[in-house]
Amino acid sequence: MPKFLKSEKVLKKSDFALAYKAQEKYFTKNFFMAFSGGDKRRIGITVSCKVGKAFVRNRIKRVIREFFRLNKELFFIGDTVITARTGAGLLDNAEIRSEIQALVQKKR
RNA sequence: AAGGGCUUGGAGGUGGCCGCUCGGGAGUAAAAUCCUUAGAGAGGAAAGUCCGGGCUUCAUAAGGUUCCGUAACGGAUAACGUCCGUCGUCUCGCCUAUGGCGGGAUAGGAAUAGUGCCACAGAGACGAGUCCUGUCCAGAAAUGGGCGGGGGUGAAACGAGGUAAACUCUACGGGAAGCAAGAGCAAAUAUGUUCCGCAUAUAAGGCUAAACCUGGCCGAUGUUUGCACGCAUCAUUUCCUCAUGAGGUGGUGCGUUCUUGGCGGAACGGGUAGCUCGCAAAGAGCUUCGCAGUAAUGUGUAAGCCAAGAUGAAUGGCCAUCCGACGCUUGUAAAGGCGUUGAACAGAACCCGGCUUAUUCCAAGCCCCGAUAU
RNA sequence: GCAGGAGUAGCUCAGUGGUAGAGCGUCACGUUGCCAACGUGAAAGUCGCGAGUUCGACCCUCGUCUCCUGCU
Repeated sequence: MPKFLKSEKVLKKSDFALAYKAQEKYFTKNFFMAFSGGDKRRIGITVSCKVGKAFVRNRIKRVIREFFRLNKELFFIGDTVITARTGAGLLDNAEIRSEIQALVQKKR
């Protein structure tokens, strides 16, 4: 039973900035992913208010967190930051999941 | 019945698997982490931030002039720009029609304090004047003046005109900031640069919170070294001059100026930006009933109900089934089968009372309309 | 959480309550062998939206939507 602990989240603003400065970035139509190294497998999610209203943003974050929890082995050790782009609010949950999967597999 | 208006309630149920936050237990210096059979976990608008409060802090918040807000009357309320009632005005419908009844709307003080504005049209827009006409007076006439009447224009035509969501006047009200309030702990860096001030109730500077003035208030509770000068005092056995003391000299203290340091402040620059409390069960709480009131609402030895608390931010995902809705379909019918779907608007962020805006479906009640459908 | 500002032609902006404007751009015509430049002319506006006040609203008032900015 995979858990999702607080230590697996990217929380500090400086860590987010570090990821954005790193060279490894991957794009799909509605998301992009930045990756910076580290000794832990952590994920951070960014959804700006341009994506949608608050309940839309919450849904996107929940779905991505759930996907991370169930598919941890797809992610590499280090800080992964996933940002939703403007169109992401229009997707339903299954579409978000498939697109995130495609995004993560691009890194391989 | 349809239609219109208003009010209230609900927002799928049950079960399974996985997960999140709080709470509980274990663990730890504190965390991390683990367990949790039982417990709690978004809204009517959580939204906009348009009003009003609670709460917290502030150098007490005074007077004046501006400024801002409110505006029929009465009531409710912790308070309000909210709510209730009554009156007035506007508007729609009906009728037994100069009126009555019903629905809807209403920022609804003052135009007899003063100022401004009133395009076009019109003779003329509040100053005055004269387009047509009657009559009187002056004049030879043209014409001029007085008084009265009229059509037309226009929202309004001389009438104490209209306009105050124009200035204004009147009455009443207005301390400010906001949980990023505020309290505690920890961490971090540079006693950095420039400038101003250093005292007996004051400076530099700041506050008095929309602005200005007056007044008031807050603001360092004081000092190291060195040099120079002045004053006081001590020593003079030891150095010098005169001689029972004075001067020089030396020590100590004080004062003044300057330098450095310190303290207070302004601007710039550098660093940190974590944790705990505030803050989570209970109060201006809600419902029912009784009583008071037309009502808003108040009230009670009455009865019952109530437990979210995150902080890169929890409240979720998948499945089954029941229920509801919709579609297709079998069937004469009753009744089935299959599929889709759980809706719209939308996510607590210190807490309440309102307002406004967004919005789907179901349920219940009340009012209006009164046979236009069957 | 608090505070402030903007919305007018495709773009950038003017606009005392009384007929909505300028520059750039667009289109047409002229000029040229053709283009640019130049000249002449034209089109293009629910003044973000909805109410109200007024005889009359881009302008005043209220509500609302969108965008932008600042504050420890």
